[in-house]
Amino acid sequence: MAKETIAGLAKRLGISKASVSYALNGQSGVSDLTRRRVLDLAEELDWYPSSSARALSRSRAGAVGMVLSADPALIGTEPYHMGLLAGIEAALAESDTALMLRMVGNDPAQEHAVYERWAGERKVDGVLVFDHLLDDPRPALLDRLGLPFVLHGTPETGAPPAFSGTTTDHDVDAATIIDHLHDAGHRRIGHVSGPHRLLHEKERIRGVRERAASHGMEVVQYEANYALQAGHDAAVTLLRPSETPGAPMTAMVFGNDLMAMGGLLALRELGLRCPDDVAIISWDDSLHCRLAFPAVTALSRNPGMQGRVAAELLLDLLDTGTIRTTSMPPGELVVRASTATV
Amino acid sequence: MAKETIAGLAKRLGISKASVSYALNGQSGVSDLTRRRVLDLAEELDWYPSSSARALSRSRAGAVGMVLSADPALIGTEPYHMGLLAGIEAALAESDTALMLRMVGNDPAQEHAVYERWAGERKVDGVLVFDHLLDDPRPALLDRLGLPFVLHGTPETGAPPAFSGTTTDHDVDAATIIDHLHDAGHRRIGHVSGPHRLLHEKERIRGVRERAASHGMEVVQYEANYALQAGHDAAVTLLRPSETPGAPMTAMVFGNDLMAMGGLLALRELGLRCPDDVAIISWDDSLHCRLAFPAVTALSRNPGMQGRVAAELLLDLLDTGTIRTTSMPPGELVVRASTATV
DNA sequence: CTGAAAGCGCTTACAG
DNA sequence: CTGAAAGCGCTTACAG
Repeated sequence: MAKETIAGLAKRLGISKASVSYALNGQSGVSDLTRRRVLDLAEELDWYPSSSARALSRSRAGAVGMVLSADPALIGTEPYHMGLLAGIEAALAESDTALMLRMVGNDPAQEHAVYERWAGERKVDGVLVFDHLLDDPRPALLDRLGLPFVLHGTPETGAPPAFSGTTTDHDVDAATIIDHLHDAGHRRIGHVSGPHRLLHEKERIRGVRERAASHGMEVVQYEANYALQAGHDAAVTLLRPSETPGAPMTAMVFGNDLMAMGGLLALRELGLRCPDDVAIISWDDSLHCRLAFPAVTALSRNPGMQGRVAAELLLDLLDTGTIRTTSMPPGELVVRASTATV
Repeated sequence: MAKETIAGLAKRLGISKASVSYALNGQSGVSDLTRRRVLDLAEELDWYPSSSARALSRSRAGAVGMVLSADPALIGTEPYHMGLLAGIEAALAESDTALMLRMVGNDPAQEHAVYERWAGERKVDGVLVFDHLLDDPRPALLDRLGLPFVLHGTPETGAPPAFSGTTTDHDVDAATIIDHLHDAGHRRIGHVSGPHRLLHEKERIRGVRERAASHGMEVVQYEANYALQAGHDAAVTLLRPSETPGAPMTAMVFGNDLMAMGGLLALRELGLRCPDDVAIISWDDSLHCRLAFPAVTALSRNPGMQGRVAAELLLDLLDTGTIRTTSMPPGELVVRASTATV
């Protein structure tokens, strides 16, 4: 059986290609009867219009892109990004939009190169971008390329947004975490963040510092990179007695689940008990936190929902050109054994 | 700046579109000088040929598809599939082939519908398919749709293969696991497998049974579904004294890492110690196994490499039409505390 | 080695 | 409401 085309259907039905096209796309210009006959025949033949022909004539790829940049060895260990991906995919599937996925290393140049390529080839109609950086070059790059985008995790400014994105109130999340530790009696804590070039880490750090100060708590900041090993090393460094003159540190906040796991391993090595000697809390929840021993208290941020919202912003931008910003609900603290009061 | 096209480049250079096309695609039919001028101009303008125009005229989408079917709630918790995905993506990127990703629930009909759609729209040139089922309907479906595919994890038959795929010798893997447990002194063990409708589980079960028999060991089989809870329930069931008349079961083999984690949780609830009372071993390695307490002995199968090989088989099939089968190297046992001899 | 032309399979003004 | 025709931006025989 040769591949059917719209011309073939038209011939079979004795009508023009235009009528078939109008009927398929739900546009006016065909009688109800004709439309029915077209749809019935397409159904019967299991026929769908060619996506590339459609893309070419519509100047629309029908796909959006997402590049996941991470250490290749770590890919798949980051539950937060996988949750995002699942949410994004679900929203896109509902709108018949395909998802083009690329994974690159941590080098920003690779990510930029993918955008240039996609824009040049008109392979995708828009992209989803993650983790707003300080002086992030990507918005300007994407504007220059004419590639619509949504930036997941962008700062809330008073002004009307320059591009679409999702925002999170990190002060609220920081308060949730710090208040919980304060209530449990902690007065001197460590905060192991992700890289400071990430805007949201800057905001979290400020939120933690200010909330802690309001309680009269002391915070030691430590910059790390979200890897398990980094969390481990941070804990070893911060908990070495020589590093903490004065009162001992009794709790540690980790910027993600993997670092929290690393911190937990470090405690074991150091012969410290959790939560008795040091309590641990993670800024991301995941199965790792649930399965750890002791299970780790974590801020649950619902990545699936966040991905869905980001995807919907992008679809809306592509359909209507509307630039807007949606704020994410605050995270919910899942209290587990790692911060139990003794 | 209006979007450049191949006609624009031709005009600027005072040559025909055909020459530009030949030059870009590395085909003969242009002088070296002309080719250079074309490539230089494209580079200077940051210009790439339109993927949809190319797809239409070549009748090739330049993309392959992959549908991940899993419980939406579990997506992202399955490290094995994420590792596969990373390996696949790496191989495809090297061949300038895009990856179209879809996630659907566990209902096979949804997966089939995606294939029908992709084939009808000629949206992808081929697909990667996972987990060969008993009486798997997918090979016949894909053949009917004319959609080339590679089936990752297909049985090794003596005959020339009917389709491309990767094979694994589950007998060897089973022997690795069983020998390890035998060496550690276990004589009566539980084997918690994934669903029996998966061909590779059938093969693993047979492999375990036969190897254990050769050592005079006793095996109790239990069918589960790869979820954490299922592993938990399996352990509770198998370790309840009433279930194991006679000698107690001293070790359990779990079909994946999540079930092994569930098993570990169950042991804690039952007041049993690991490895002292019951040893645990997982057929997949992952960060979960490494972080568990005690850390769980696991068979490492290198999913990234497997994904890469599967993708290369598909690319080869698309380029040359070669149907072939590659066998995966046996897994390597990573021995950890969960099977330490006391 | 180069150019003019047809073709890939749709969509969409434009006449009727 | 319907049909003939141009156009989307490439690729590829076919002449020269």
